[in-house]
Amino acid sequence: MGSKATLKNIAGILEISISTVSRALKDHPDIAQETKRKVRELAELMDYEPNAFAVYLRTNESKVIGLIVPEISNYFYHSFVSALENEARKKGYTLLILQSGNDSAVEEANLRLCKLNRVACIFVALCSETRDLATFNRIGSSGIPIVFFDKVPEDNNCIKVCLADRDIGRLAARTIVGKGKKNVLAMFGNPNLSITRKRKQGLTEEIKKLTPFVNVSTVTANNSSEAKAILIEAMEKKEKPDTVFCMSDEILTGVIMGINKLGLKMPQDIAVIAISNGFIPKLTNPEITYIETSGAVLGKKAMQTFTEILEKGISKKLDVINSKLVEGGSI
Amino acid sequence: MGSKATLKNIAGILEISISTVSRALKDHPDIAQETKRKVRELAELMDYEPNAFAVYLRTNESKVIGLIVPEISNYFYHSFVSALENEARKKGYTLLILQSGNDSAVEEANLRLCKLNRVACIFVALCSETRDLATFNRIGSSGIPIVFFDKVPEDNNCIKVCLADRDIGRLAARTIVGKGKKNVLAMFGNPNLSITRKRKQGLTEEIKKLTPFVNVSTVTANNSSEAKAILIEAMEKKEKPDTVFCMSDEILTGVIMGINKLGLKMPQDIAVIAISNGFIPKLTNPEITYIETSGAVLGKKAMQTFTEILEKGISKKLDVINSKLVEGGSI
DNA sequence: ATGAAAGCGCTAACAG
DNA sequence: CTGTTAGCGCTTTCAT
Repeated sequence: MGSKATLKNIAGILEISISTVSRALKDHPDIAQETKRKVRELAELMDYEPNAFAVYLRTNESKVIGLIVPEISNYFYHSFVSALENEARKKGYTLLILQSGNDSAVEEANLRLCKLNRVACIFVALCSETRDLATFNRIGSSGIPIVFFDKVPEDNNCIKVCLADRDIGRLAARTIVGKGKKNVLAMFGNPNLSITRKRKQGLTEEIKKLTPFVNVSTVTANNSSEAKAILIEAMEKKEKPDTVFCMSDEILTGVIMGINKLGLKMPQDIAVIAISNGFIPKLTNPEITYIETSGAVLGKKAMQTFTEILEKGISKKLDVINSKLVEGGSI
Repeated sequence: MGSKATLKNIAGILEISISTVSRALKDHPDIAQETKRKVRELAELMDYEPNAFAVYLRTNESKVIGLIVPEISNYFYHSFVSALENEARKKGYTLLILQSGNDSAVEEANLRLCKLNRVACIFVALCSETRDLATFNRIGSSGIPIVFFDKVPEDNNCIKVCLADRDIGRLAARTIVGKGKKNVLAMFGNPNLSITRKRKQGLTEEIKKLTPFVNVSTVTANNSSEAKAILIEAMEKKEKPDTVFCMSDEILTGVIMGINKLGLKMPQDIAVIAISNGFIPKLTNPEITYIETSGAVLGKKAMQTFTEILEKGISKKLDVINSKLVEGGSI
């Protein structure tokens, strides 16, 4: 109670100088043990916490990391965030989490906010619709390092941490062909994203390479309900698919709803294979076979990259994480 | 490029005083149009952004709101966060999102962090294991308002925004009795939380009130896999339940996995009713009947409460949100 | 071993 | 209409 806990106040009460208090609290070797003890005791008593803003203003180094994602309620981002937060906490950083809700305008506002808060670094997973990277470049060149992850730009002149998307597509292809499937409906998200293009390329090219007898038709589903509708429509045709490939959890949820609506059995009526973080696949019967994309691993890697930037000052880098197949009974 | 954009710099280039620049940028009526124009142009050109930390240091008012939740990857919290963020953004606030991972120690560290960052307000959903509210009280009395939501303390001497948990329990009870069920396995989360106690009370008392012929056995499941195990074990007994009640999405996912594992059909083999935000219930066949708890509504309410605190300076308040039944085909 | 003083970037009261 | 000044809380150099 009473006056708030500041160095000045502590100094006033103890009748010593502000700098002595500051140094005592930092365990500076110059300060006498006795003084340190007194200062620390009073600081404790007064519940002293340094004013982060004043510290920043002085040191020009904020301990906040900006994180911009389209949507956090996504198991992939969630595990990414958890991992990143853990690593960040260890190093004394706080996460400023911002969601763009897949709106470029909001994304830009978030970027401004990061700049305004002079964050130490910004981690970004792009919105699907973002095409213009000008703002990112401007901020990047203004001194705040930007690390793109998952949904990264094509441009190689930046720092990226991402999954081996092409390999993931290939792994899916090999699984599908290995199970003797013939007619694949492959659902992808926003075609603007490199992540989409790479997964699609990996899948289609590998299948073509392995065998000429498997037919793949690729479609775009922008969200869960579109995926559901597309599946239902496809299953009503004569030439219906024997397998559905889902490039994300969002699409997978739509597909599950569609399958339930039609009362289909996996894998007899329709086989399913997805790229997922592993939570949704466990909810069906049989469980969905998926290629695991670990947000946790990516998050750790991203923080490592940030550390490297700090230490070595790189401005261009590409880190790639591998994935593995987890078998359920859906294919 | 070159020197960074500060008021001082702009003033230097234009050869006017810092305060004139500051006022021009704020569109202060005292300043000449011509001057304003010049200042604004240069500021634009230099990509000027005020230093948020300096502003805070001066005004003693940070535009950051702290948000502490056990886990954000929870559809309930997610929709809460989204709503809160939207409202906050409108008022120029940023969200500092912190997760406690159901660990009281981390929760306390997060609290400290909020204080360190001198946030304008802290929104908290308690960890299950948190028993000691001393730190909260200390911070609350240090001037930062704390608004508890969802997982709130029993104590009435604080600000709480929560669901009508007892009514939710009663609604579930009426639904179960209405469907003619006789033997209910009711699964609840951490018994320390008032949210758990109230839902349990509402359910059991209402059933007892309605009819003496329905048997309810309540159990505690601390997480998804415990819920799964409990269900499987219960279904192997002679006196097996005809209905499962799940007090949360986490428990519900475990129950779904258990049902799938045993190959049971809803509602014939087992009826299911849950309290949920509505995402998971849509993934099964038939869809799960649930009582909807809207995080979005709660989030909006929470922000309103904060506004009231700012304007009227209340320190004690209870807001309650109602819920409704959404029928799937699981009961 | 301790203190005095400057300054981070900004705002606002006061003075022309 | 514009400038001067003090100060938010802290770190750090330079004296002593």
